[in-house]
Amino acid sequence: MPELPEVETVRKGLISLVKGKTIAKVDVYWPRIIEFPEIEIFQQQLIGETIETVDRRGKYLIFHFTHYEMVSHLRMEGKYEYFDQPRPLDKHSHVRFIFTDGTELIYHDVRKFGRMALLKKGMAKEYKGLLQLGPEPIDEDFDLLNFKQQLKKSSTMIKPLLLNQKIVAGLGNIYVDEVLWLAKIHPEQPADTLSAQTVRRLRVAIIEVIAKAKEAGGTTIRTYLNALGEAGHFQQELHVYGQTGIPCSRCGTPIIKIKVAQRGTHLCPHCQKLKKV
DNA sequence: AATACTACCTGCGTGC
DNA sequence: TGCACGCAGGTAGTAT
Repeated sequence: MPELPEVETVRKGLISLVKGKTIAKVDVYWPRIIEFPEIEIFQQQLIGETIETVDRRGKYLIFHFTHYEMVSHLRMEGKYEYFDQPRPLDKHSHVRFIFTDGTELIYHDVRKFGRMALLKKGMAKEYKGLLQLGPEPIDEDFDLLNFKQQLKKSSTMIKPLLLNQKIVAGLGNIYVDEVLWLAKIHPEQPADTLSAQTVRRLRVAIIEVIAKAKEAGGTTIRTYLNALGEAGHFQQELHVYGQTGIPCSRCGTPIIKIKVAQRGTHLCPHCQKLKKV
């Protein structure tokens, strides 16, 4: 499900529901979800561990336990669900954390793309996926000069470049489309052809869209009872994503959908013109 | 080194 | 109804 705002909403849900709980047992039903260590070690090491807090970096969740840290990525459809008492598992429940008080946290993932990795305390920051992440899309971390330089170095289309997490962390298919609409940039515009002024506008758009979506609790596309982070309402503020055929809120031209780097891409053909350089 | 394509999975809607 | 196909909020591995 998640891009940065949704993962942040899940993080808050986890803090409010499972912070301070101690693990009694871990069940794993789809082994590939656990990247490392081996399943038995993963299960063994977590027994008796207490959840001290849950952090986020980009789209990754970082669970801080007493002696370990767990990096968790939800990829396309991963969800955490919390239950007060044991209940029958459905076919898409792949990992179950049972706490000493009888409550449980279930990792649910229809497409099984999500991953978890357990590392020793203090070692999560060495996890490969976290090492290659760009800055958080907030004013304090996201440096304009550096952003400009990175874009100048690449002739790749701006959309796939923003999706790769290395220049800035946390954007996915929904928010990239929204950001490019707000900044009036065509998704296929080569990064190194953006003017200094456009890059400045793009940076502000990224910060603004992510901040607003975080405030709204993310975008909810499918509703799932009990799933943490499914209460968002940013879908009411989308201008292009999923709005094919609907008039652009700025100019009235119908929003179109095209394919860019194999991803469905929404844009206003009037506001977002490809600029020849 | 940077870039593009594919694999990883399941379910749903569409068109024949 | 059945079936093939394309599509879905993402990333890692592989080939060029």
